[in-house]
Amino acid sequence: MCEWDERLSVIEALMLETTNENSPPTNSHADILSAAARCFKENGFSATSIDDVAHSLGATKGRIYHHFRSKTDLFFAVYRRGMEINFQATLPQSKYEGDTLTRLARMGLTHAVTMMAYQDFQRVLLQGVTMHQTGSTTAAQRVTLDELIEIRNQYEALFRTAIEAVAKEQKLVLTNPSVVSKSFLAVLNSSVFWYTPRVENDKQEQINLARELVTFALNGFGATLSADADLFLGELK
Amino acid sequence: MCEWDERLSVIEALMLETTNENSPPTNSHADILSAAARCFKENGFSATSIDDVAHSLGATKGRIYHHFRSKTDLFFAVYRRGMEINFQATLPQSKYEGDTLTRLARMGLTHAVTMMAYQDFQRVLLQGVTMHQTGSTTAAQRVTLDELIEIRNQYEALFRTAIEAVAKEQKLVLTNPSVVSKSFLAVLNSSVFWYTPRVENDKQEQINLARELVTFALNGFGATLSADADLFLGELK
DNA sequence: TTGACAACCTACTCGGTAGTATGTTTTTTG
DNA sequence: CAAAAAACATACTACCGAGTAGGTTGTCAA
Repeated sequence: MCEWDERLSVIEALMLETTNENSPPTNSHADILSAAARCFKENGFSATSIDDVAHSLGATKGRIYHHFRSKTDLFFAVYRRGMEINFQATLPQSKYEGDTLTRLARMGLTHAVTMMAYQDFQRVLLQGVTMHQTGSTTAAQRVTLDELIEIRNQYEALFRTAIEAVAKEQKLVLTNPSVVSKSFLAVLNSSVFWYTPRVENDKQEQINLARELVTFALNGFGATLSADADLFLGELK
Repeated sequence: MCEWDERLSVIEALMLETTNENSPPTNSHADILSAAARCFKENGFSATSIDDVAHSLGATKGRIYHHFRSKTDLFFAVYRRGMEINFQATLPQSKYEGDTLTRLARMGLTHAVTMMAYQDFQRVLLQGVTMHQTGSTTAAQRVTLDELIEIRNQYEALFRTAIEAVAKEQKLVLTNPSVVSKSFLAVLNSSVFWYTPRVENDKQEQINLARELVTFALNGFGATLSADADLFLGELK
């Protein structure tokens, strides 16, 4: 039994993960998450067996069930980790103190690059969304899933807020802010469906694509990529 | 055994489906497809059992295995049907003889509405795409799946062609036409992730949403919804 | 040195499910 | 109307995979 439940806000949990060094409940835990993410990405949740995950680690079931109560719990943990990755990347940009347009662009660029750099986890996030729309196991787990989706909604709200700030500043009329932010993220997220890295982690290619996606997404509601935002591309390494 | 393989082009197969009345190999066949689409949508491919589908029809396995060789075959048939629906809706608009912008807008609006009206099948199409990115059963079935994805690519090409025609006519520079068309469709397709009809088949609501999505998608690469295209909204019933 | 506990592995159970083999009923056809 | 074929249903098999129970190995603290 190694459960270290904490009922923190998303952001607090994130910061704890980032800064604190008490975090690793052994890194075997993290290894399992990565392996599981890879398996779930490749075969989907229900087509992935615990034995698959164990085998990809050169281990057996026992190792996994020692850390996670059930297959569903493992999936949720991967989902949570995926959201942590996203928050960790984007949250700092959402606090950028400058014009609203640059702030949004920085968020979008960061998010888009993260999408491509952590495909395994991002695909799991997608599966979580569709799983939420459907019937997903027991009532107890449904509560957990609702909580996870709520985290995702908070993440999306980050973008919606930033978009509305831009719209206000630039006097743009958003007939339907909800649809606009959904569309905005749909564009940035679309890479999971068609992007696979040519070589192992081609950072520059990802940055170029991110720029094009963000340009499209900004144009979508009448904004354009600022020069400042373009400078930010250099910072993305 | 009732297989009526025909190696026709997508369009020919579609037209045959549309116009010809020899089509129904009994409509029990179509009933199974609908039920399967509903089940696959609700639980995903591998979490759906053949018994589930049969039960939702008030029947048993026998009925399904009489029409389909395997569960995978059934899935592929649903996928194919989904693509037929899309082609049947959009293909006529792609032949619209008018300015290129209105043509693209008509295609987009039709596609967006179809997405919302046939959610079951559209979700299966999504699953097919992700299934294609991963390992999907035997080599024999992989051939079939490749073929199905090829049909999907043809469908996307319809939009890409229309987009490039607009760009050419309006002297817009598309830095990366492929990414633009991917983004364009990503916006129109996004509704599967968040739209569920309030009341049974609220046509007007779907039309309104479609209009907003198409507006966003057009703006994405520098175009705008034409007045002619807006008139077309009336034709969508 | 010895307990105690974490971190696994092994070997099992057992429910669910794809697929099949074989009936039974209805429809079509000659 | 008879025979054949289509359109199902029933009753299996065989296997896979989630979860468990209990054993084994290492580590660390007193």
